[in-house]
Amino acid sequence: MINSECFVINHSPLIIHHYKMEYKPREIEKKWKGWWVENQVYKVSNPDSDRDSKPKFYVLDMFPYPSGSGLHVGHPLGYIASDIYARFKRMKGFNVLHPMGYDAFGLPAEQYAIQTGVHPAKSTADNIARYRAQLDNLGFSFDWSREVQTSDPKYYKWTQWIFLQLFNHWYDQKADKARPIADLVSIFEKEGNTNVQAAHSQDENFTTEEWKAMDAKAQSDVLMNYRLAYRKTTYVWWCEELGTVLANDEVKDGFSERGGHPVERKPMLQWSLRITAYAQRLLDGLQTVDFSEAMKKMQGNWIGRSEGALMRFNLAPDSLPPAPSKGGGDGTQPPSVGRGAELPPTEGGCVPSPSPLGRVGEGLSVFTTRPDTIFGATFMVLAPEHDLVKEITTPGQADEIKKYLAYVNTRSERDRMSETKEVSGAFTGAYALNPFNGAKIPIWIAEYVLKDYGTGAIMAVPADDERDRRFAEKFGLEIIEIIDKSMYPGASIEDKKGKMINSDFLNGMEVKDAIEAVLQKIEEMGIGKRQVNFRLRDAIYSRQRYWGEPFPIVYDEQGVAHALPENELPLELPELDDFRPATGAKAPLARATDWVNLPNGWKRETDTMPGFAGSSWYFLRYMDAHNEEEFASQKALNYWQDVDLYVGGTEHAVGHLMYSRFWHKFLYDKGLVPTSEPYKKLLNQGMIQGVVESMYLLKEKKDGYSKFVCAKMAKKIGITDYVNIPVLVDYVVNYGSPDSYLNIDAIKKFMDWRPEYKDAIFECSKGVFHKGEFTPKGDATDSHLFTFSEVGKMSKSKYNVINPDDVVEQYGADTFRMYEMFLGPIEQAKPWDTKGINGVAGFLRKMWALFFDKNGNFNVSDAAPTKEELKTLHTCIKKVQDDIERFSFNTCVSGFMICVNDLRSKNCNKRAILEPLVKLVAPFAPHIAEELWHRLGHETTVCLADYPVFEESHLVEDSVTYPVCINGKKRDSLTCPANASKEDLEKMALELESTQKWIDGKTVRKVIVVPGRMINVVVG
RNA sequence: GCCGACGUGGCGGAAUUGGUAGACGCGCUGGAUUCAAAAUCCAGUUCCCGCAAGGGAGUGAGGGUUCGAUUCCCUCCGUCGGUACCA
Repeated sequence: MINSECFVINHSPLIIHHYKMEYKPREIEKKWKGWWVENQVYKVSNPDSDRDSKPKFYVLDMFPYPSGSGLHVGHPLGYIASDIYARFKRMKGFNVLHPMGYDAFGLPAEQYAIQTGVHPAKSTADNIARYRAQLDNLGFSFDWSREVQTSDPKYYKWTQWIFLQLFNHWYDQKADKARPIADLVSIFEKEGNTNVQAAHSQDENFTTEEWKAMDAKAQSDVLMNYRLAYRKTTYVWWCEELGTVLANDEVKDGFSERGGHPVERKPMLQWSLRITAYAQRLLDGLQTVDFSEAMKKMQGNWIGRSEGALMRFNLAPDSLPPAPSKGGGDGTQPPSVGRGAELPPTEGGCVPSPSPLGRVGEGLSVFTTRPDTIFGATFMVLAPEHDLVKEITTPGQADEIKKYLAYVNTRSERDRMSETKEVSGAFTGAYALNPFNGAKIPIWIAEYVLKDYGTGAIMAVPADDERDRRFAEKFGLEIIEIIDKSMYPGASIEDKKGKMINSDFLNGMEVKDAIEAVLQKIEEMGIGKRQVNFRLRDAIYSRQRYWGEPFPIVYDEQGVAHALPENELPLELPELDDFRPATGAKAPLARATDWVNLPNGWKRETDTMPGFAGSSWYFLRYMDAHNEEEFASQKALNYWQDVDLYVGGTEHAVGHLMYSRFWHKFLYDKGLVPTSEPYKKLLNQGMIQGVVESMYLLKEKKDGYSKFVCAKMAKKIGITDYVNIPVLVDYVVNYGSPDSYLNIDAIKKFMDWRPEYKDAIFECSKGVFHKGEFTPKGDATDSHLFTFSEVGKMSKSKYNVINPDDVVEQYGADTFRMYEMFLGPIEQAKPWDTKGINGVAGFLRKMWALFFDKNGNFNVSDAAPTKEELKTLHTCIKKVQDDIERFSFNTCVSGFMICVNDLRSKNCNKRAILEPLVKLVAPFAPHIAEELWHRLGHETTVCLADYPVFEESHLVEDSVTYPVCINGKKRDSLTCPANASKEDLEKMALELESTQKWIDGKTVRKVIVVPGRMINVVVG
């Protein structure tokens, strides 16, 4: 290579010029990537003193999970955007933190280990190496010296540490913050728990004496009900296939989000995080952050706040079972103390399992958002699993209830979710009493009431609730109209509008007023209280897996959980060679008996933490990634504060984002972080989809051969007889278009790729291909087997994954980066398509060519720029910097194109113009910019050069061209001095020949002149 | 069902506060260069009528506000995303 260059330099001037002039991204990019690393261009320091002048800016990408299939072209979209933004801010004089790392614990590596025996640590390391190479290939400006990996014990030491902090805290609702558990113990010692307002799952009240009388185990059990990280038997989603429990947000429509395996509801003893304690603050915080409306809505819905009332209904005496011999409890719990008719001090929604309000003597409690409709409550409905069901069912109805419960038992979660139209239920025989008028209200049970929400029981108001109405109609229950909506035509049944009727003291009130009135009355009478309910559930935190953070928890002989002392952190994962689940829903760690069983007879927790553990705080670690004393120093935390720009996909809306906001607020309560929200601005990049091409394969073999039929023929015959077989998109001619097809050549490639179809028949309207021979129909010469193309996820299983490395190999990283930005608005989903990439590649070549003369020599002039050239440059500066600030990267690229086209037509090669242009381009195409920058004579990096300063004066024109419109439609234009008065403009516009033509025979009614914009003549 | 986003040429998309609709790029057409092709360069390219000058229509559909609407309001249709017996 070097020799041949010498040769051409000596002997062939023509090729010399070619060599010098040609833009060769491969060479340039390799050179500068190396140079940047050598010179540590992207390394960021934490300032040594407060005097350090640069303001900070933190640009963060969402943590990637390094999957085995590597990056595809969709992944870098957000990274490119954030990289451009980070580079831009650096040049604007900010100290920019722009780190990257890996969410390295996770299920796929473990499943791979089960299949292949390769240790997850090994496969994860391999995948990370591959990711790193792919990322490096794109020229990102990450400070890799701050890299973190969640599976690194130096990192998860602090994940464990934060978990212990959660374990050692409870949520004080009066102070509205987390407090040490020791504070709670001293409160219990002084006054028991009756006055404690906490987020908790403690059913029983106790006094000082009772607390002191408890043994260690009992006290520990009580404290568990208050801890922010707690262990409790609750109904959880169990996934048999994955051998683990999952959190709510990891389950969709009855299937696991990862892998799509069925899940079931099961009561199990699990660790959970009391995120519900923070429900209100998580909701309120949304108003202080710059997230998209859609994102805020999604999180808001997930939290699901509703205001209403908790109301207690007495049971009709005749529906009480005879002589309650059980003494007010079911025998497993102590009798309730000092409660009487009083309601427990629970803030609702924080109780993950059915609430304790299930004993007969206490009546029946319901949560309702419409207490005003009480006079229309003609029946009550309990969830089939409600504790009270077996106690109140009358002998006469016992059979029916039994039958219904049996039916409910046969129904999976999936059934219950899919069939929501069909109502079902059964009558218990018991009645509740309306506290206002003493009316007897029959109590039913039905599937549509969920045990998990509110109290697991509702008062049904068929007149004002769609579901209740359906139920009442089906079972012939009474419907009492209670709201006159006649003055609100178009109001739906559940709108909170109208005047109360048939409602005693509420009659004549507007709904809004009635709600307030009845709430006051309820509180006066002591039969209920205002209550806020949340849909948000506590987060299940245990996973029965190997590849995750071990819990720093040990159990004594009584099963009491003890935190490991801090100096024993990190608790490292033991080595294991069998990663399959142990028997009895036990995690694989249970096999490591030496590790589990401690010399003193205590045992370690064998579950591990979920994926969201490590990713809930990683952005803090980047601020001080190698600190061994703290998760990050206060100094670093106070300097970097929070993430200014967070870029990632919407798929993390309710998982990662909610959990990390929760952890952050907890750390904020502890005074460990300076801000109450971790992310100031969130930018969601849209998914880049792939084209999925498939063929129609006849379900039944024909004469013993598989048979593929052209998509158009298959549709005519009826596609139900066929299955879709995906085809590697590369083989398909015109893939992604309606005219996507396979010719003979493509069919051969397909057969090589899928040998099981080498004897298959391929039929289309042009002919039949079988065993290497094409039998044409008519005079056709080639096959035209239409394939079915659709837009879908880019994934291995669809054979449509495009590796960015391949695109970079062909066009270079700079072109790839700019092209991804040029595809369209960053937030929009779009299918990958290389149709336009040549345009972007051509642009970079044209820009490059500006710096060279006809003979191919680098040639930049020091002549003074013209007014026009300065205008071109400053138009570009303004456009690009404004558009970067509003994350409109696609229009930046077109701004560059306009600028370069313009300079080309002006034959401009002036340093005063080209040098600022190089700086403008640098965030987008850093390699070519660095090359040109150095050719311009600089020795330091363009990445840290000062951003060009926009000057308005260069855009000021002496004259302005106005569009002249007649009745709003442009008919002509008028160029006149920029300082022309409104009157002059009006006069000139009316004098135009074309205007005269249009107003001929009509009257000019009005002339509108918008200075600098347009002129409109209204005629009629 | 509910919530949210979106709907603009053959295609990706632009129009930032209500002010020239279609920037920029792809594709396509014609031309230059070439033995030829690729590459490159130049010109054209919303649709309809017209040789042209010119005219008409036009931002999913229909209506409204306005001198003027892709932009604001109402109704409807379609696509995508979220969510679902949440009391």
